[in-house]
Amino acid sequence: MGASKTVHFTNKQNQIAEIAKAVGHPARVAILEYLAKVNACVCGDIVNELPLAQPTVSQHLKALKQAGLIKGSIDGNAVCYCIDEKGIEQLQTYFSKLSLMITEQKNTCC
Amino acid sequence: MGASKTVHFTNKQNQIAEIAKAVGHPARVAILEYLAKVNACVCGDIVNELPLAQPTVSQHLKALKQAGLIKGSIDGNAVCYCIDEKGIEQLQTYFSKLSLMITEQKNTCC
DNA sequence: TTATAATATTGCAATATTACGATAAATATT
DNA sequence: AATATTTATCGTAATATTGCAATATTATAA
Repeated sequence: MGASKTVHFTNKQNQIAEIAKAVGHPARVAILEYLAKVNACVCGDIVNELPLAQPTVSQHLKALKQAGLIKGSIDGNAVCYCIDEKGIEQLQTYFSKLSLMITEQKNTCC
Repeated sequence: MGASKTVHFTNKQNQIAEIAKAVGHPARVAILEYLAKVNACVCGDIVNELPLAQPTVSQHLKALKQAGLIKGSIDGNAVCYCIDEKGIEQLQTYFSKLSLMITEQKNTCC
């Protein structure tokens, strides 16, 4: 088939997968890092920061936005982007829970 | 093209993207959750836990293993799987750093 | 109004992923 | 040895992603 069978999984599982998937590309990781580094809203210069064509960057920004990892606001004919902490927090909380569940583990077989 | 241009990004960026990508599918999220829940090495019954065919599950397990998120060890004619905490830790550390970088932020534009 | 600039969308080619039936490989059981 | 059980791999079809040129859109500037 090729299509992932999201129907069979919980909303939470699909949600986490969706956010993680958005992080699952080096260009989008680079965008997140850049936005975190400049520590501010950034208008316009994200395209110049990446070794990719403008439409490609625009696509990646869209993906990050849809996943709730970045926010964008229009400023004249430019668009300002910054990190949406909620998305990062969701992943952090999720992995913390997962981590907690396994810390007491004393598995010797693996 | 379709191929992601990993060459242009740092090793760290590619590494994080690779791990996140592995989490980027609900079936693999479900596998991680199951392994965390049972809190032990699990032999064999992962296939029964998922609404997917055995070869598909095997493929997902391989993806998680390659990303360093789970470990597997042979036990007779079965294989035992459990979470590899290193993978989870890497993501946690990374997002914590990212989170730290942006907590002082007082952006009002987004 | 007519450029100019910044970003988004469309269309398309190349590649990757997902899913599964069929089959292989390896060990366990009879 | 023959059979059953468990997991992995192969082959393949359906779908998704990635990347970019061309173009559209929107707002500013001249």
